[in-house]
Amino acid sequence: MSQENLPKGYDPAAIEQQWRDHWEQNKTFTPEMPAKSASYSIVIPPPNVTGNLHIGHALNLTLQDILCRHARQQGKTVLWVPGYDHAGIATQNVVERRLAADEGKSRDDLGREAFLERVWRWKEEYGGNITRQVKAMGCSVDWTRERFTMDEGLSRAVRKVFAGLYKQGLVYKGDYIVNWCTRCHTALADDEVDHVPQKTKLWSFNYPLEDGSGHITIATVRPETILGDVAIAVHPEDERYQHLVGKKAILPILRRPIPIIADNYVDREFGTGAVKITPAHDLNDWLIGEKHKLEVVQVIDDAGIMNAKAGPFAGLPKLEAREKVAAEFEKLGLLAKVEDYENSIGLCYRCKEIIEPHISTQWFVSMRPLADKAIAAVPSRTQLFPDTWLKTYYHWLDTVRDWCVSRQIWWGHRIPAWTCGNCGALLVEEEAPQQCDQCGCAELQQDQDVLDTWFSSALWPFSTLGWPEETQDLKTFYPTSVLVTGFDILFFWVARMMMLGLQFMDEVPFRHVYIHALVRDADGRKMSKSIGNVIDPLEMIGKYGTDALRFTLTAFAAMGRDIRLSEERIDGYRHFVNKIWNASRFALMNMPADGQLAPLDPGRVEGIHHQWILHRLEEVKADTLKSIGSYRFNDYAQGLYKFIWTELCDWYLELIKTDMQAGGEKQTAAQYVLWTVLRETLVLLHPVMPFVTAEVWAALPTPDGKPATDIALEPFPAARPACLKAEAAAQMSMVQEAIVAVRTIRAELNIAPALRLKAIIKPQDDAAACVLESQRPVIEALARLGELVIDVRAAAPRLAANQVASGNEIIVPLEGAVDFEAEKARLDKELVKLEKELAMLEGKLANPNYLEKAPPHLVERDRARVDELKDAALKLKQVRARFA
RNA sequence: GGGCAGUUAGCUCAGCUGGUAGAGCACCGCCUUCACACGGCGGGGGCCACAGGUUCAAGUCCUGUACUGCCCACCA
Repeated sequence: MSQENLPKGYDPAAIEQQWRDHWEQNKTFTPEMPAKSASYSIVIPPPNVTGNLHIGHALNLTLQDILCRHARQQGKTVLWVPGYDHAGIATQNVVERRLAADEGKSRDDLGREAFLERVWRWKEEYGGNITRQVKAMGCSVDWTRERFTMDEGLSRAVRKVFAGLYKQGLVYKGDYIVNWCTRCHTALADDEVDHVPQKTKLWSFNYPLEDGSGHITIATVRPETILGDVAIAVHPEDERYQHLVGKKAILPILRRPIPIIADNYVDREFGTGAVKITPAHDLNDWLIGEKHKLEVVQVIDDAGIMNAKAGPFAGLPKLEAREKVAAEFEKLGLLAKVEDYENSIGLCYRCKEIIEPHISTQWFVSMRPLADKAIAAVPSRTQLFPDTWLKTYYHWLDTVRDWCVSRQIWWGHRIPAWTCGNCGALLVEEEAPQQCDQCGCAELQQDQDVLDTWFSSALWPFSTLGWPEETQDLKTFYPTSVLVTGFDILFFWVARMMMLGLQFMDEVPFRHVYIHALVRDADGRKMSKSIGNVIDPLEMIGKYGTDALRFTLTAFAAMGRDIRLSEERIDGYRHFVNKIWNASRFALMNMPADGQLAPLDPGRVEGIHHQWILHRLEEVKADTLKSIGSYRFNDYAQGLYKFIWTELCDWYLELIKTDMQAGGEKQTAAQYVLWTVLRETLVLLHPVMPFVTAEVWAALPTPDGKPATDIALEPFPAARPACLKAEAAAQMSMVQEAIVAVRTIRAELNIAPALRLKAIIKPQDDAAACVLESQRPVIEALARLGELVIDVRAAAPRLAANQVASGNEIIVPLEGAVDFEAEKARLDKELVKLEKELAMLEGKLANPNYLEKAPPHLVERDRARVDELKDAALKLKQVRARFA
């Protein structure tokens, strides 16, 4: 881009693509190794390979990118590792559905090998999708280190960890009642089950007692499981039933005698206080069954169909059986009552099928020892931001149950366990064993199951850095600096990374965890395809540009609070991008024609407007460091927004227009200061708005006249203490107030903006007069004056509009057809305002306790303000009197 | 049932260690002023959910109440 032909409106599309390509081709974000400076690293939360980028990713990626680009500016050796996740069930479902739709085949028709080949093929074809979307966001990841949870290195890490845990005694195989998805045909972890409320019925049935002495009534929402009942439980201290404990009841329909047992799990208040026990189909019943050594009778198979043990109902889907069993009870006259009832039901988080508790043999990871380590490491070694999540984190780890890690699907890391076909020995090894270590035979059969997707994700912070090899990356970048993630996967992922990182690296996986909000729609609802309120980041990028999207998300990313996003907001911040663009155009138009700036020491520049903006720049630099350093992203974005729009553009650019026209030294000084401020501001803004800043940066003259550098490699601007000039800043704001006073008078009295007014400023003292005088051309230009008198002894004309600003009296003589009534009203309004504040302050100062106990400087400040207000009020009253 | 947030201008939200409130959008008026109408200038608008308490002083700290949202939990 050359500086002559910057177009008037900013057009993101072409410019962004150019920079994406530039950064990727130049490997700009591949860190130099071995690292010559402190390291800073982040691993990307790997998006699903099947996935599309949603707005939550966009937020997540933007915040990480800000941190990485900022760390680079601070001279750190930065690595941001990109990658994606194989997403076991999700991906398998996608490919299965496609297979069914295109060829009418199931995965079983193909067989394991052929099906997996299809999944890989699918992944090659569509896996790049998510990568392209990450690239669109402008993420400064190192593409040369892109990883996939199923690639060879990571797969090896998975096997090594699994075998390692086994050898440490932390992995075991056992029968357990698990959450079973009858559609995905696999076990699910507790976390993978969504609970939703449902309206159903609560049936109460009578079970006759074996000795014919009556019946006992139980309540259930699942009559079909009655066929698997093995006991009835009551509370041990429940007088109603104590005499029945030890007796037997007859399970109707199947006419099986079942014992009545006592267990304090039973809630006496609920229903009849007697509960049927079906260990095969309910978690609690399973636990009670274990305790009381009850038989397990499974009546529903792994597809959700009643099996042979269900007697007359065999072959029916469970929901049909439910109705039929209830009807049968009614026919037998054993239905006590039916009520409407609401409870919650578990759904598969992938396919939304109802979860069926199901007994099967699964692999488990013992969580207790791992969880204890993860608890101990927080917050001393890993800090959470915001720390309101601490309790949640601890609570989950305190109550965590063993992790069921086996899944009965095909796509994923196959469990590295082998059973000997000869002696039945179980071998768990990192690499496939050649022969049984017990009997030496070679008939080894590998376990059919694969591991939970989250198992490989749990290793992500070290597996992506090359573990188990002792790579330079691992040494340099582990532990990572920060993990940026949404709270929705705090348990799924963060806690498990903590556990396995500590177990295998002896070190936490990250020093900080920044937990960001959820992005919701404008009405606070979760975005979902079914509601149709999804904001697609790619569509937004196309419409408004990536910088606008990123800035919007950042500006609303207040810690610990959800973001309500609407398209109008993104559009709003697009205006800001355009504003920056146009301010930059102005700057470029005003740079010296040859691009050679006369060097200047910013600390010694004359002119309070320059001193003021340089002073503010220093403050903004410090604020930026503080905001990003403490993860206050909204402060970071909004601080820059305010500085750029209201200070740099609305004031400073206007202030220097007279300098630019004046030529000579005034012009060269203005050029240099503008150039300095704009350049440094661009660097501050770059982490959140990489594209527009890169483009403008490249167009600006360079200090040495050489071709422009890449702003992505530019260090954070060093502090310039010599530019901190609070006094100049205060003087400047006095001048601004004088200008605003004239403008207010003009607007409120409906004086045409084009009319060159006469104004008289009566400064409060000689010092003020001197400052105002030095800014005469600026005041005349910005207040649009034809004539300006600055005089401490000035006498106001009889009829004049009047305003007091910073102790200076601003007088606009009213001539011609000016609305005197409007001026009177304006003065009254002004007076009311003054007197209100005065009353408040005087009340405060009348309080002896305040005078005695408040810090003296505050009392002083209030007294000074009272004097100022009194003075202003007096002046206004005098003017007001003339109108009366 | 337990836990955690939130309740500030019409809307969406800032307000960190206490000194009687800010932004963006929306709204009203004026303006095609030579970077920008994706703009400029000016303006209106809030007893900071409610009730107590601590304090010279509370949106800001403490207690309680009421709603809203989220997370966790085995009540059949």
